[in-house]
Amino acid sequence: MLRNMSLRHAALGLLVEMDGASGYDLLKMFEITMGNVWQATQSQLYGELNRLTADGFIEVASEGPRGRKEYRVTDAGLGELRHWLLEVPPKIVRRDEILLRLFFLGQVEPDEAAGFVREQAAALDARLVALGELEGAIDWGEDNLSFYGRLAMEYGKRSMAMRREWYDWVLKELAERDTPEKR
Amino acid sequence: MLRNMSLRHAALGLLVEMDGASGYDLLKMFEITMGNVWQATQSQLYGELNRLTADGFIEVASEGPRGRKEYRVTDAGLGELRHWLLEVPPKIVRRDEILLRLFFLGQVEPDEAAGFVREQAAALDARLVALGELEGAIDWGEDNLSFYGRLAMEYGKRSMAMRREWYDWVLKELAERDTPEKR
DNA sequence: CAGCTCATGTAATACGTTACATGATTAC
DNA sequence: GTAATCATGTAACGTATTACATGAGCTG
Repeated sequence: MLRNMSLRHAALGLLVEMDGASGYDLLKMFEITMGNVWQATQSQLYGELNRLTADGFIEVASEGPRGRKEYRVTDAGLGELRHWLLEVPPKIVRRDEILLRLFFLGQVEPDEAAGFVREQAAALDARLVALGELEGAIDWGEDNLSFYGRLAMEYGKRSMAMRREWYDWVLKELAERDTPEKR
Repeated sequence: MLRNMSLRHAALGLLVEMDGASGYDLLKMFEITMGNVWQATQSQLYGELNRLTADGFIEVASEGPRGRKEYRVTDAGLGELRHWLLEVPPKIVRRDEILLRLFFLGQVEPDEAAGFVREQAAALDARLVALGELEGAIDWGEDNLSFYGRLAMEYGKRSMAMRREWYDWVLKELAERDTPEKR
């Protein structure tokens, strides 16, 4: 059976880039750097760290105050990360709740459908602002994570801009359908 | 506890648009119409149909050959669909395995990193072709599913085109980083 | 009558979310 | 000394994937 385990490798990769960290540190880093690319909950992460330890991909380098465990990636872990990066084909999962709803908008009144799209556009605008703030808040260095993080950030901006334009195009199409020229 | 249950509503919505169908029909329709928006496996779908029946949102209208069950959406089901469409805020889940890997490309050699991006670009080209074929294979009518399906298709095309351009931009950035002008 | 498609289902496992639980340390 | 933050963990449940199982009906 083929397991994918992206979360596992996300944790492994971040630990490498951070040069070791605790679960708590890792969780915060997750939210800041890749909240827009891969989400993880606290309970998921702590569980995965224990499994990674059991599998020998990371180890507890030292223990701090409040039961804090500072993890460090092992050589086996580095190998596993490299293997995953280059040899495991990424699995493309397409799931978009907004597009899913779009399919069924014929079930509501035309003005309700347009309202739905306008709401999503407004929500997107808010997220665009948040992304801009995030970009300003990060202090971009010369390290790998900053370099590649910036590339991912660019993707996010382009993606949102594209989607914003598409919403406007959809609204235009909806309007045209409700007011056909052939009257 | 808040449950989201998109698959449930995807099935419900498709059943409405199809004006009733069997699980088998539904599965095929799922693949054709929304394979790019929401994926569902056979076992998931059959299970959900039974749960929808138990909850009174759909009912077995008639039984055919080989144990075939023709489902039909009830009034309660229609109400549930409408409710979900307009009153349950869509949950945005961002998970992109390719972008995730991008974050860690600093762990491999520059040429391996560029190779990875080029591979993804090539895979995307193939999917773009497949999407074009799908578009040609569908016979677009005047019904709601065709209308909204066409809007979703347009999103898919724009999204892929955007991503394709971004890949090229990334490759340019990678090349620049490896050959900095300041020598 | 053999092979394909139609048709539905279950079991095992993996992955993800929410809620609960607990306690140490630090800052004021 | 009390409130906020640091820090880790478990339990219950929901959602998704893979594999297995079974058989009826149609097509040549």
